[in-house]
Amino acid sequence: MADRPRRADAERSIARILDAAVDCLADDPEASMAAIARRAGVVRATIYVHFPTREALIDAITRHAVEHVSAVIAAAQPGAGEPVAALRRVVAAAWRTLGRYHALVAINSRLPSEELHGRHGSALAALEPLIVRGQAAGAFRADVPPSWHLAVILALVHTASAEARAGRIAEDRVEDALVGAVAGAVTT
Amino acid sequence: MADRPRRADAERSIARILDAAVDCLADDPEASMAAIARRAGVVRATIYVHFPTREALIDAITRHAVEHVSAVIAAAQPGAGEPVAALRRVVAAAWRTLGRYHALVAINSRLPSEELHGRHGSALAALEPLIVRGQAAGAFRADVPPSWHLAVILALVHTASAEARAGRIAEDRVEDALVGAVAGAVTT
DNA sequence: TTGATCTCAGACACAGCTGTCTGCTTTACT
DNA sequence: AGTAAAGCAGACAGCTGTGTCTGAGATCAA
Repeated sequence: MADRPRRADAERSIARILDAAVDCLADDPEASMAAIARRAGVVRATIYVHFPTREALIDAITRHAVEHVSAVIAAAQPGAGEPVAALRRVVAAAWRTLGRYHALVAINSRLPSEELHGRHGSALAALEPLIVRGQAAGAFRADVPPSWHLAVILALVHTASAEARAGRIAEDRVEDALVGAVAGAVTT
Repeated sequence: MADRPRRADAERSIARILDAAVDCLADDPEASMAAIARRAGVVRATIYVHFPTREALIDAITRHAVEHVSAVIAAAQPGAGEPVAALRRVVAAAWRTLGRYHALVAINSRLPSEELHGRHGSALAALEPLIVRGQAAGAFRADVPPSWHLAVILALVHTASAEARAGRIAEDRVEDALVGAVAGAVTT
């Protein structure tokens, strides 16, 4: 990442490009490099200076997003306290952050499949111990694999993001609705 | 649809094209007309004989799918019996059918937004009375709009489809997992 | 069997996107 | 103030996909 020293304006450009890419791809997973460049206020060639291919760019934002979300999850201490309470706390904490990266899943989910599931896995992996713990404690359904619960949680977060984005649910109700749905879907 | 009388082989071609389109787009929402033609065992030009544009084709399969699913939902009698039991019954009935059309949502969800939500709406509309009924009876959460519950149900069905497709959950466990998750997510 | 309908095979123009390259100007570091 | 790094503008080739068209052959229907 920090290979060689970059000039300040280069650093700035990269940041703007990454930001624009996340925003553009949230609207349309097929957004072109031209569209991304336009939103970043940069010329298309500039993107190619920093990212050799489109794939490399998507790679970079995916990596960045996963790190970000993983950190947020870890900060919410999934290992502390009673499982259901911990789950509610962690989901609530992750919700706003994850919403921003909503589209990345759509992009990546149509890749060689497992290769990318591994990446999001690294974010979900931060959550898995909590799921296992909850199943062992009898708080979460144990007749399904942990991956099922993780998929359900991810799907519900995305649903919350989409519904809020579409204005079909009040902003101040989303977190409650999401946390409640997750808790209900996962518990026995 | 049945504008003018078509020859039997034309009817056959159309059916094969629609089938192939659903299958192809399930694998990749961006599947090309060439890919669809190939799977249909038909030459690309033949598709254009029956469907003027790619959009018209997607339109046709979407319409077809929505009708199909709506019929299945209606056949499961969402109006009969206790809300939670009715929901379990309806979701179980719709699950296999809906799974096949999994990808159509992905395609359509990136359209002018509300225009398409209206289409799936027509399938979900068959479900809405049940949701409202359950909320009034105190069985379902009433602090969120019915559209929230509908979105959650749709998302969970898609999750089930994806997890089953990826082999992360046993085929004979999916229905149970889905129905349980839906019931838990929606009830108070 | 005959005529209308349909499919096939293959070409075509057109558009959009990707990735590369050029020369020129602006901006940051020391 | 001078040098190196970065951005801009605009062009380019190559590929892929869409939609159209043709002419020849196969298939259905009356």
